[in-house]
This record gives sequence, C-alpha cells and structure tokens, in this order.
Amino acid sequence: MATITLDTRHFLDHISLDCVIFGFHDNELKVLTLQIKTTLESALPGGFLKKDETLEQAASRVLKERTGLDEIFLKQFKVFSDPSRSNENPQNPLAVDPKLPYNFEFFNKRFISVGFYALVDFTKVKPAPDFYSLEWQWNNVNEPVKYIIDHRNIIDEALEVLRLQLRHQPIGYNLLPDRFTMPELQKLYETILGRELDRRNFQRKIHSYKILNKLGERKKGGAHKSPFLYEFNLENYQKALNEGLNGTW
Amino acid sequence: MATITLDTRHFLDHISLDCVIFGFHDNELKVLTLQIKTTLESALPGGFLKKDETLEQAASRVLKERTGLDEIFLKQFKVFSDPSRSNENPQNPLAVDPKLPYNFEFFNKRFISVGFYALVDFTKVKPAPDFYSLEWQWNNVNEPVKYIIDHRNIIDEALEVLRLQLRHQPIGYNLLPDRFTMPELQKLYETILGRELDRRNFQRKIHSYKILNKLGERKKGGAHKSPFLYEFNLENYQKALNEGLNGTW
DNA sequence: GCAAAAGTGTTAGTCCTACACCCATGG
DNA sequence: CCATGGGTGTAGGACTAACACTTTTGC
Repeated sequence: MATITLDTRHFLDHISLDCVIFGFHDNELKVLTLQIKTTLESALPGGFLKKDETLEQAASRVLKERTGLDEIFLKQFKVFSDPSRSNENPQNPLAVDPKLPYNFEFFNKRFISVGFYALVDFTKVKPAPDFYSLEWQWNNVNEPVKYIIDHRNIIDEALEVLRLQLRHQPIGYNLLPDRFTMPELQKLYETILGRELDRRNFQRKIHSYKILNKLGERKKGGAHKSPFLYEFNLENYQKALNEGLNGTW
Repeated sequence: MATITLDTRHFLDHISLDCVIFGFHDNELKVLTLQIKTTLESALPGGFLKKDETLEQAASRVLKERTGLDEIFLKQFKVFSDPSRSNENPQNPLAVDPKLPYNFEFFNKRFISVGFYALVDFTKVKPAPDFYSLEWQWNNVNEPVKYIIDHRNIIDEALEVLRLQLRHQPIGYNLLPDRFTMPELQKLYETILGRELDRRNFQRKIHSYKILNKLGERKKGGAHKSPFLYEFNLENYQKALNEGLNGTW
C-alpha cells in the first residue's frame, strides 16, 4: 500500500477544506472517515487549495483522489474559522505525530476550513490509501464516535443542511444504486430526517414529483411481496433540482 | 473626514470577507456600497480576518466599524474562491491606484472571500468614512449598477439565500424600524420575493406566526385609512427563528 | 361624497394526515 | 395458511388562494 506524498508547495496557506461524505447502507446514513490509530479518534477527509483552482475544484479533486468518484453531488455549506481549531491544537493528532511525512511548517498554522458535503453511492466507493496511511471507515452519523477537533460539529452541521435540502430538492440519485425500490428510497428519507414516514403518503408525494421511472421488474429474493424497481428520471430530476420542490417533510 | 489607516500586520493572508448589507427604504431593497470615483463602479464593503478572531467576529467588527451598528442579523452564506477574483485582477481599482495608503504586498495576493449578508435598519445606519475615502451609497438591488470583480454575483447569491430564509424564518426585525405597519411589512416581503402578495392572506399568515404585538395606535399623517402600528414580539420572534416556520411564500 | 387604502370575512379547492383493504411471497 | 411487507384507495381536516364587503381618511 503506497503512501501518497503531499507536496505542500502548491497550496495556499491557512485554507483547507473538509468533506462530509454521506453514504447509505444497511438502512443507515454513514459518513466516510479516517481512523487515527494512536487515539482511536475519527477524522474527516480533508484537503487543501491549490493556487490555481477554486474551492469547488479542490473539493472535487480531493474526492476523486480519495474515493475514486467523479461527478458526484458536492456542495459547500459552511466555513469553520474558530482560531482554536488550528493544527497547533494538541488535540489534533496530525500535529503531534512526528513520524508523519509532511511539512510541519505548512501544517502548524491556523487553518480556516471550508466544509463540503458529498452524497455518494456507498457501493461504488473504493477509498484510496490515505496520505498518512490512516484507515478508512464508514461511521454511522449518529454513532457516538470520538472525532478530532471540531469534526463532530462539522458533521452535525452538514446533516442539518442535508435535511434542509430534502425539503427543497429531490435527493437519492447520488446516494442510491441505479435501481432501487420504493421502500429503499423511503428508508433513505427516514434516515436523513430521523423519523418515520407513512408508507402510502410517501409514495404519493414522491410520485407527484415525477422524478421516477417505474421499471417493469420487481426485486426478487426477499421474503414477502416483491416491490417494484425504480430508477431516477434524470431529466426531471435535474429540473426539480433547479426549480425546487416546495415539499413539507 | 479622517481616513482610517489599515494595518495589515494583524490579518491572515489570502482570506477576506465581503458584506452584503441589506436595508429597506422607500419600498426598495437596497444594498450599502462604496462608490469608486475613478471608474464609477460600486464595491461591497469588505474586510479581513485578524489572527485571533473567527470570521463571524471579523464580519461583526467590520460592520460595527463601518456602519456603527451592533448586534444585527449577520450570516455567512458562501465562499467565493475563483482564482481570477484576486486583487491582481486589473479590474479591481483598489489594486491599481497607487495613491491609496495600504500595504501592496498584502493586497496583491489571491483572496478567498467569505460572503456575509446583513439585515439592517436603513434609518439607523451612519456609514463611517471609508478606509480609502470612497463614498457610501445605497444601491437598489435590482438597479443595473456596475460592480467591481464579482460583487454583482455576490449580491445576487445573497439575495437568493435571503429569499430562502424568508420561507423558514421570520424576517423584518432587523430591516424595519421598531414600529411599523402591516402594509410596510408586506412591502418588505414583496420586495424581497419580487412579486405581489394578497393583502388579506398576508395578514392572516403573519398573524398565525404570532410574532407581532399590535399597538393601540395607528399611523397618522398619510392619506386614506390609517393603518395600525405593530412591533415584533421578540420572545416569539426568537423562538420562530430557532424553530423554523414552514411557510410557503 | 369620492377615491384610495386598510380592516375583516367567506368559500372552493388543494394538500396533508391518518387510516382500511387487498395482494404477493416465504416459511 | 399465516405473518409480513408492499400496492392502492378514501375520508376528514388543515391550509391556501381568490375574492366581497365595510371602514377610514384626505381632498
């Protein structure tokens, strides 16, 4: 497993970004994190801004490098600028492990971090070896895991924005496999919202958005009545993204 | 009129902030801007981040310094990071006027700017002399004024976020005088939304939020039937801010 | 007393909510 | 054949949108 080296000369000082990468699996909303072995804490994958790119390009590059995914839903949601969140903070294990192969002068400064959140298809993510050879891990968003610095807070804020997005935009295309069932989509909504929804009303509402194509087939193999399979109608989905939905979840 | 000098030693490199300061006057939504005499362009008031403060503190400080206002509604809404928006851009008149009393080495770098928007009471703003002795000016948001760099875009994005805010949170406390009439509040909503609302449905909806105290008096002096005066019920207003409204404007 | 603006009320339609019922599948 | 989950339908209530009527004020 090769360690990717990190040449800090191309990066702007003081500015970083952190990605909250949401995935959906086993009826749970999960966040892709890095496990820090020395302290057993989790950290969000982050990155830095090259001198000739926008933050969006940087976030997209970081995600591509680390998850292999391209063209996924990616959005900045807040800047975290508390002076105490810098890497000089001894709570940040990246700042205290001298064995890590990076440029201390660059890292041990105050960082303003732009938070991005991404929605990805859990099954398609193949995390690349981390810069620091940390281990990748999918954490359940609600699990009381210990995170470095303010990463717990960054996740919570991302989740709140995601919930808001749910009210105005369709969601799911990036989080679900290409073909899925109505109960699966409903589970996704319920998981994000943190509460149960009525099965029948959910179907009616989703159908009223006209963002789904019903496929002839049904999902077989499970017990009980087999549900229909759906795929997203990308044209209408995109239109709904642009125009908004005005829903009341 | 004294020129405020700008000691750049306390600021972080590469990071700035721009404020879209909304005010409401003459039934128009206005933005507080600086007029650049040489090119007749407008610019948003901006500032920099001190080494020991958060972005929110910096924005609050900048607003206090420049408008005299304290404890106003202030919120970051987006980061603008296009590499071409730097001060090296010859379109930025701040970069090309050698008479201006500032540290060129600091300014002529690439800047990532965090956009804030503020809601202020038009009548209470007393703009302080600008660092560069530029002139203050209230621009109508829709007026086709020429702005430096990407400031037109920053305003448009702020307006969009403001419209979204309207759907989930009460608005007006920061934009209207302490006592106001229902038609004035309605005009504010109509101006932000860019469309007309039904007078009677508006009243009912606003009242359902229970964020207003009806005062006994009426506003006199104008022609026609005199409208009642209202003030915001701050306790409920604050509660509504925290809990959200779920409106459909 | 007339025009314009503001206060109050009503009604039809839409949307949300909360249910009941039937059907398919595996054990 | 029964337990469980999935597909479809319907009635009640809340909320919205559209509109009518009355009241106040300045000219």
